[in-house]
Amino acid sequence: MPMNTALHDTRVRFAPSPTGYLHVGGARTALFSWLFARHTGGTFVLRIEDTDFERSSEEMVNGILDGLRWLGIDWDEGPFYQSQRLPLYTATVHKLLESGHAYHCFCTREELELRRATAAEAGKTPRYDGRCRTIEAAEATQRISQGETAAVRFMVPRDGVTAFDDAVFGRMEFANAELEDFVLLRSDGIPTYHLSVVADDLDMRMTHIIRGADHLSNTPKQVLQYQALGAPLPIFAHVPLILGPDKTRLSKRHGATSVMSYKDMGIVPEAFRNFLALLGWSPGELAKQADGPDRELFSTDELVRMFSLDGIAHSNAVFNNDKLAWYNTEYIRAYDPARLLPLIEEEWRQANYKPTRSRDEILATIPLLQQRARSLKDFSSTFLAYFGDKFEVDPAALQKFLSNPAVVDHLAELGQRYASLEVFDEPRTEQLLRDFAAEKGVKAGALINGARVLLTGQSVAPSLFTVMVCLGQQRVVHRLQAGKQAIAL
RNA sequence: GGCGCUAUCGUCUAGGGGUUAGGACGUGAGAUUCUCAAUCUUAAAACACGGGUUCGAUUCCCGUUAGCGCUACCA
Repeated sequence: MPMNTALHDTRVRFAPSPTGYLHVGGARTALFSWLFARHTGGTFVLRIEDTDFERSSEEMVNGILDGLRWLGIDWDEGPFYQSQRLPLYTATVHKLLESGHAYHCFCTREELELRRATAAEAGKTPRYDGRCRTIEAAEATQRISQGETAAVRFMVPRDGVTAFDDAVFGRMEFANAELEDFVLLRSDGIPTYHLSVVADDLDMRMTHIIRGADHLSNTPKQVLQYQALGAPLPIFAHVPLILGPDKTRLSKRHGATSVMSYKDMGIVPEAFRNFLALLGWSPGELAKQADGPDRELFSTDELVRMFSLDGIAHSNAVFNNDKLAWYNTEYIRAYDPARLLPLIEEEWRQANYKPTRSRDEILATIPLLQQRARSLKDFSSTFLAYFGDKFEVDPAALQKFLSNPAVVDHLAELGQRYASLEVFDEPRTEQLLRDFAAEKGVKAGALINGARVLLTGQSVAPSLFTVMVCLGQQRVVHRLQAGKQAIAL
């Protein structure tokens, strides 16, 4: 029976294992959990599941925390570390031992492995046979006191079914006969996941367990423990997995899977969050607009307001980089320049670049560039000509628009004319160029395209005369005139 | 192998016993001409298959197929 909690009393957690960085699947689980907690006005807890000492590390924990912070996911309690809560798990095991729901198992890893292999060869399902069940508690205690090591296993009923209601998949039933007597406590006294997750979720009074669907088949093992402990069940909500383009589970093979690598690619956090939120979840009718297309762009507040467990999809979703890129352009373009600037500055720090223009000039320049930026990376690469005088010229652009020496000469001369222009604004710079083109008998477009390359280093840019005004008279004159030597080199 | 989950355009999805099956990304075509990676217009593109139930199934049920997950003293 699910707990009967008022919605505002919800307690949910994100419980990553620090055996790797924060990957996109984990990030989405965290997002959904966080969205649910915020939507219900409940509590969001962060718990680090570091009971696999071999593979866990402090560094990974920090990476995960950084990833969450970058995404704007904050937590109300924690981070708690399972490695520091060992007494809770042994206490839980003792309860289970005492109530006869668990027993000591003296089988060694080698023995188990051998039996598994034999069973597999015989075409049988490899499953622990429960042979240590019959060892009396007194005998077990004695053997342990004599120095034998033992693991503790849960005693799964031989028959019957274990059932629970999943908030996304509905009623789930598993035959107990399919389950083996799984290990709760390893022979070194360290709990397995199955034990620590139940002990902690109980101790931390979790009301909803939102996690990846890869845990669906494990859930009956946990339900059995809740029942053995006489505890009410939390509500489980399993979230389908994220797949790569080849429809296999997303992994390193598919390229970037770490959340922070998306930051490094110049993705802005809001874009990533919006994208992730709509991967495997849909606001359904809430996205409908009376006229026009369904909405796809949502602020965090809107996401929080609309989020619900029953909008979660039942099937796996393929991670779509193109759509992410689209979100990124939409968000970059919608930013207030003052809010975008710190992100750009961070990008410059990473690239070890220092702009030479003033903050005000830069702020005035950003709106021109936002429309065309695909990532924050553009601001530290193709857009550099707008922020200082050190920039590279795209060879393809050079080839396309400046391969004719006459054009280069004209542009140098045009630079001189601009030097003596009294009022350097858009209409006047354009008028001057068009008059000049007519005078020389060349097409204005040829000069415009050439000038664009000289001024910005690119063949693609905002309207040329807007760029000129943005750059300022001095720079325009200088770059147009410098073209001749630069190209000759 | 066993158990479980899933199946709507290439991808993310809406929908739901009677619909021209809606939107988004991407793709194609056109427009604009000062470039396009911007903008506008426009096109193509889906209910996996087979049985039921029903007057009628893409929708409900069963099966098949396919994909994914679990099947550790990992989490």
